Amino acid sequence: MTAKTTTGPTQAPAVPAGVARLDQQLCFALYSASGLMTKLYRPLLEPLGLTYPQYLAMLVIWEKAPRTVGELGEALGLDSATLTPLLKRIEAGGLVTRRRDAADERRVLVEPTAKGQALREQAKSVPAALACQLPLEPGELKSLHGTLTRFIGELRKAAAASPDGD
Amino acid sequence: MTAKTTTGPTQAPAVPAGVARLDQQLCFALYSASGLMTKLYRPLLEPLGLTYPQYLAMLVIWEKAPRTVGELGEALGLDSATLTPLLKRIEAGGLVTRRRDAADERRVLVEPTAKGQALREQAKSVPAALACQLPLEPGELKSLHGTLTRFIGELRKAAAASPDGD
DNA sequence: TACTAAATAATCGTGTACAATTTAAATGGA
DNA sequence: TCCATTTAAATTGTACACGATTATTTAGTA
Repeated sequence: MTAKTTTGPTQAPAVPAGVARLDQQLCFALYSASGLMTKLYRPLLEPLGLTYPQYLAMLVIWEKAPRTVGELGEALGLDSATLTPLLKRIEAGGLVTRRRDAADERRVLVEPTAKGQALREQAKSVPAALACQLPLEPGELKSLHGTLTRFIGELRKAAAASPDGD
Repeated sequence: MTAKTTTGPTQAPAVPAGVARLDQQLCFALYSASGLMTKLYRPLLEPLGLTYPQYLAMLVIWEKAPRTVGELGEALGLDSATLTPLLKRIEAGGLVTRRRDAADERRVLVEPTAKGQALREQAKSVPAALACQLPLEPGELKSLHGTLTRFIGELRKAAAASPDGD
């Protein structure tokens, strides 16, 4: 059903050939898988008082702090319009502090509080708990992850190359 | 607290071992890849006046109509809280109609208008245009898609089995 | 020094997402 | 027939997500 010319004189079939079926689209597969994974995380993160994007932000902050908003955005692929309110929420929850960098007043430094550090201990059990629920073989997960990582690298290059459709 | 006792006499390494590094997480890879793909679609969909979720909804509607809100939600993995406003927006754009099913007044039937059908022709070029920008070999894409599809099927089962953490 | 350009967050407006609740309609008994 | 139960959408409240703009600060340069 691929090599059809569809330029014949007769009425073209009113067709699945033109618009790809939803379930055949890689993009939709990524979209669905991402949403389902977020749902799997939810019950694990709820006891910690974190949403999934907040958990990702905390992972980056735990890894190295203080970090600027820009650095967090780089690591997470998010911009300040998304991060600023998210960081304000976890600040309101007492997990991080935000302060202007005295050396460069344009920057805002984000750092975990004692409570934020303590949460790290609880959070350690999350990846293992989640892994138990993943339905693929470890080898397959590894392979999937590897392919995705390469894919993401290429997509980022592509996005950087034509951010504007130039 | 799976294998490591962490009660050893020496200071446990202050470590990447506990909290998985962000770039090693499959879940984050899915999250990033999904976001990047949406960005790739944006410039292709903008001329059509559609966002990416709206495009997905139109794909389902083009495939078979009329469809109820519930059927669309099933196909897309979204619930009425997300779909109702989305459908109202594309209705406001003149692409679909929404009406109560006379046979069962609880249901709402969604159907493309003539304008919505016409848009389908323009939309046909989108998948090919996008495919050109994808950075992996066709074989790899196929394999990635296959793995994801299986993964999604299993995740859905898992989500259905314990929607509640029972 | 004064003045432009670049960098950095924050803000604004629109559009998803989802849990929980509400409203309305259909269904299945007593 | 009447009523409890179930089903289907819509609504409410909170939280992302991003394009575009704005405000502030720093850096660069004549």
